[in-house]
Amino acid sequence: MKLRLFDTYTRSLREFEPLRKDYVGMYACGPTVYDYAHIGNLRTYLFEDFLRRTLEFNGYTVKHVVNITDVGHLTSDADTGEDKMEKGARKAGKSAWEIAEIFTQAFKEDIRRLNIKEPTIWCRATDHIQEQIEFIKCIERKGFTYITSDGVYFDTSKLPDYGYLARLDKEGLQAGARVEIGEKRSPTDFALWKFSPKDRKRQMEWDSPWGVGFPGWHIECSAMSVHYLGEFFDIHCGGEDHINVHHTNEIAQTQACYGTRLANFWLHGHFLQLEAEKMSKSAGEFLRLQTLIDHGYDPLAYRFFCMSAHYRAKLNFTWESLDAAAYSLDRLRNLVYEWGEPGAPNQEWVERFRNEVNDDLNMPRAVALTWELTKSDLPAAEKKATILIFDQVLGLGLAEWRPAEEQIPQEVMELVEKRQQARLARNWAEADALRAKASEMGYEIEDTPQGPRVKRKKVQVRP
RNA sequence: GGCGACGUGGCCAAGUGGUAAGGCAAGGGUCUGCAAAACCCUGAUCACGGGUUCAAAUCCCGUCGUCGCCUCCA
Repeated sequence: MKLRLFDTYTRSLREFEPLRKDYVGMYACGPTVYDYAHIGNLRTYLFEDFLRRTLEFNGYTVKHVVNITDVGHLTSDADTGEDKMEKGARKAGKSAWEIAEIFTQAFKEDIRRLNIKEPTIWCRATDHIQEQIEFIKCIERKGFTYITSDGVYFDTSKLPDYGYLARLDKEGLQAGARVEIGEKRSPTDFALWKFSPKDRKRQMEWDSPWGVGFPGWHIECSAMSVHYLGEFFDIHCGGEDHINVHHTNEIAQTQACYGTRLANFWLHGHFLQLEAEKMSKSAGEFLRLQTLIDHGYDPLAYRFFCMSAHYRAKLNFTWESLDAAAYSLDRLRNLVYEWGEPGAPNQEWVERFRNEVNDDLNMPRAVALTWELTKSDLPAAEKKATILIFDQVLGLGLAEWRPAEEQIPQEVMELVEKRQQARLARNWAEADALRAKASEMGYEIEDTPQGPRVKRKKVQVRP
């Protein structure tokens, strides 16, 4: 089956054809680095990783660009409120530049721990101010801007099909508007360049043809994606929350300047739900990947958990379901490890797998097929080689995984030895008491034909 | 208030017209001194009420419930 993807722009499943032979340009909206990423954010980057790996699985070379938003993202999409970076800096007592660096590194570490492939290009908004200014100048030349006392704005009324991506009902928006529009002519108009406040100096500000200030949030993605991928490229993706405002405005900017809708396919990952509610940063406390690790979970258990649902369905996070993912991943790893050295892969199974992932990245079915493979009658070497091919998309690092070689404390080893002696003497009561004691100390003793095996118990301390 | 999505076994979830994938948990079994691990087996008619159809979880209408965007969000 050829790759089919759900394109939000047309609201339909479309067969994927690259614009250039064997090459895919893909832009994924990255983090605003004013705080840590929570596991809901990370779900979206996992979806994008499955997308990229599936494209590569189909033989395409992917140029994957991810931005780092380190300026211009206000605490309100209504073009009011503070810049998130400056606010984060003030809260932390550090400079905005330091904040950006700290959270950029933290984000990259999360990505690495989840086995998400590094983008081909990371690009920071503050490294591309000039490109953004040029882009705004282009929009201005085409007559889509106006200037107010606080910035340069995009005039959405000049674009007849503004909001097509989101199927925005402009009338409805007018009626339901709950925000002050200030000097904006329409609630959907948005800032391209904001002027620095007159009474104080911002940490991040630049000269521009319109005055000292900083770029609006949406312009960075249009400017950088065009810069690295061209005026019309293959795929643009992000979280579902970006459909209404951010991606709608990116398209508006690009249509004004170049007459394109920026990307051929628009893909959106849906939200992780936490106890039936969206996980949000503003709620204060939120779950980070590090939180999961602190509770004894392997980060890849979270990756595996995210494969249990389709990317276009909400996924409900519970500790119980994370446990399920952790246990089953562990079982899968041991199975695959025990298959030994890989032989030649089975092409029929590889094609079945391709059919699943090519059907709009149906990871749940791809995983189900993986379990089916483990139960099949294929020789171990063939299963092993085949599952390692699957793992090019699954990204679980199955080829490298080894059972942990643990240092068992001397005192536990002594218990094991004493228990063996009791067992030889058929003193079962004594043997069971010793096993219980080891268990209290956090170690499990399992008897195998090769003798006793000692493992540390899983640590799981949940909130 | 406007727009949109969803409601499948204990939990997480596939499936969008032809009599319900998978994982975890649970119960039963094989193995074991007993366990553990492993392996085998077992269970849902798809929120509710109508309708369309030879046939519906899958299409239509209504009701209830939950959630998302419109306000920081991936």
